[in-house]
Amino acid sequence: MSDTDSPLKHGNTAVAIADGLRHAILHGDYQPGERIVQDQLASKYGGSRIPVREALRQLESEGLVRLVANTGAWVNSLTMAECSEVYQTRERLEPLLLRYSAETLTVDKITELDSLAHRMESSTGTEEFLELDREFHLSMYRGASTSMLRELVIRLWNTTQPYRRAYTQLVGSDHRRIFHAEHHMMVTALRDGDLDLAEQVLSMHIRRTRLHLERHPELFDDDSSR
Amino acid sequence: MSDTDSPLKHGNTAVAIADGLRHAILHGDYQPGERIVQDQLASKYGGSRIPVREALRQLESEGLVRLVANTGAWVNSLTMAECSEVYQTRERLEPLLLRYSAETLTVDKITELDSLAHRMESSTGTEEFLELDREFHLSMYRGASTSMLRELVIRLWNTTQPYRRAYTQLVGSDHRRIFHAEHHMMVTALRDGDLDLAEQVLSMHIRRTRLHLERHPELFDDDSSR
DNA sequence: TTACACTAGATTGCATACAATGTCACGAGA
DNA sequence: TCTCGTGACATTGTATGCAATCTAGTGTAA
Repeated sequence: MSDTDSPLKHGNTAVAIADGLRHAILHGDYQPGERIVQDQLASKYGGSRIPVREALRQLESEGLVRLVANTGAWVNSLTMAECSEVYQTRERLEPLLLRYSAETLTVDKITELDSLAHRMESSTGTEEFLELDREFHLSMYRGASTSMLRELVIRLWNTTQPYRRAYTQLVGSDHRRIFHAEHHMMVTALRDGDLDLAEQVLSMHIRRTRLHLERHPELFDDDSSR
Repeated sequence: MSDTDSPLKHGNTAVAIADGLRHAILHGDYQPGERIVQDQLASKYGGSRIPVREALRQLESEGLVRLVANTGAWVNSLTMAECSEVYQTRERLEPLLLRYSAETLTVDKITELDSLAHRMESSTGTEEFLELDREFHLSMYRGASTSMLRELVIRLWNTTQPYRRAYTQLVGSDHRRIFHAEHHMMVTALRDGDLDLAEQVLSMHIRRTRLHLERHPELFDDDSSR
């Protein structure tokens, strides 16, 4: 959306469409299960359907879009079991990624994390909360010299984003309090240089969120609808 | 695999090309770093470049191909650090996947695993060894009712396949002996229903292989070549 | 009413053609 | 010799047009 609408050099249309559509899906402009029509996307981006189709293939591989031959494309939706699976995967991977990035976390960066955690506590709207939560986690990982793991974790965040949004809107203040406490515990552990503790808290944090999500099957697709 | 060479109905060209190219890369028909020309692939599959481009986008997302706009496509190659990263990721994910699939591992399936482990011990050629090793692991996971995790693990196997091939050709018999012993330990743990032990052995097994790979930097791309 | 065939319209899949870009060899000038 | 254009060629990027397929609606018969 808010693209700078750059000159868009020859050879970047498919990437631009993929980026734009990904952003739109994550922002909630499309709902899970919503149909995506190639022609509409093409005219939206002022191109033909060729780069649109390439972008859709890419987003399919990322798990954001579901393609059916000769039939169409839909924003992917998850069952509760699938969402739970993503969270269990995150439980195992994010601590590893944190380990990769920890050595690059300077005092300044940890202070920024602390500031994010505090801003999140005083945040009001759902979108602001989601944005700050994502930024808190991803900025922890930003220094990691990994080539694939960070991108992989971001994909896991992306595919579950709509459910995090729906869940955030109905979560009570008790859970929120623990949620914030865990963030502060991670900051403290990182400040103390206690990486093992930071890993454990991070894993618990994701696990607890998963267990709460699993109490809300109404947020998810029914298994039978496939 | 074993394509039935079906009539290739309208709407499946891109998928067929992606499958074929993936298989060719994994089989070693292309080397890491080798150039992929769209026109050549198109005529090989009897189509135009349009579905070829879609297939390349997909394989790029899978980490098998590297695309540069206006310039071309190459079979992706890994540095040692990147390969090591994939193995560390597998160390964390495969035990989880095994946990998912363990409850579907019947006595019959465990016997098949045992048979695979024995056939691997008496295997001679590199390709046979690679094939059996892959089949041993993936058949452990086959019963998992996961929607994403198994595909993810397969991607991790795929991106590192050429390096496993190169490594296999120069590994000594000592390491091979431990390698087989670990496989047998996993079979035994599964037979005993000791899932915790099976997870631990699996994690160690991957870890040990990683540490051995890291002793052979000559197998990998130089960092500077990017 | 229900099940089924059939048609019209919408949408996707892909081959062709041309435009944009990159590559590489060659030659001129320093 | 080295550096920097310069042009021809190879290759990639995408708009267009048409074929294949699916969907929804209608009508017919059981």
